[in-house]
Amino acid sequence: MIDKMFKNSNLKITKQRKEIIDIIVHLKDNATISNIIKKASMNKSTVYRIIDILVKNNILVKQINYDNQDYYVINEYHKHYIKCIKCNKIKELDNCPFDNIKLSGFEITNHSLKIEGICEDCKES
Amino acid sequence: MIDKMFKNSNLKITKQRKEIIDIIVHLKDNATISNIIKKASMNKSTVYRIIDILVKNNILVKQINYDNQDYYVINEYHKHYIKCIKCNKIKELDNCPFDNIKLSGFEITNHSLKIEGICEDCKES
DNA sequence: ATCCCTGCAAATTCTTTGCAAGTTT
DNA sequence: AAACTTGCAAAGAATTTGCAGGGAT
Repeated sequence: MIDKMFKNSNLKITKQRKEIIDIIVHLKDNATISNIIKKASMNKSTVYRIIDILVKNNILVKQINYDNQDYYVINEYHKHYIKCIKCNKIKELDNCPFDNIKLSGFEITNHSLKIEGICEDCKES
Repeated sequence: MIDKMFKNSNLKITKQRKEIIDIIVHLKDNATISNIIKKASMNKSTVYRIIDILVKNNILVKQINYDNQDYYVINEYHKHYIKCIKCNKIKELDNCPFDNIKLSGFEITNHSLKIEGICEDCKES
């Protein structure tokens, strides 16, 4: 899995890089930098450096969460959510709005997205 | 304009808050926190506090730029861009992909978005 | 008059850096 | 062996806090 992710970059596969990917996968939607640092068994500066490199190589995507914190997800396996600003309910979208879509002639390779709105229940009341 | 933005919140209209809005409008797509602080004629901590409050009240939206820095835009007047990962060209989208759209029954009120892809010219080569 | 906001200064937390030693290819 | 990575420690930035005074409604 890591081999596949890394094959288009010329990044070396190290114990620390594997660990970071693993941590992010397991943290799911809670992979903020500080949560990652808490779990990682390596030096803090190494964490920063690895995240930096993985983002630059499009292996990770930096997103903004509803609490306005930044968090990281694996580009290939990301999901999206929508949150109701009235009742705060969060719903997972069935499919990514940018899958297999073209915008202005561009074929989309990666994106970061945060959406809020008013859900059906709250609209009625 | 500010009166209108503030009317659904119970925020007071102060000289400093007006200034921050004004700075962000003029910085256009360059309103990172440090650029805002550079221009602002008030205390740094006040800048942080104001931005915080404006984001919580949906007057500002925090977005992620292509350099992976966070920047702030006025929710009501935002635009979107798409960047080609091959030639780095950046194109402005004619319309916001979430204008007048429903997702899973939600009426969208605000969102943050970063998109990258491969442009037509680069696809051919 | 009341409640909310801001300035200031200090503390705290977060992030970056240089270099030597260790790893991966 | 060469090129790239990491740990460590220290420096440098960014962000938060408490409180007293000032401003908006």
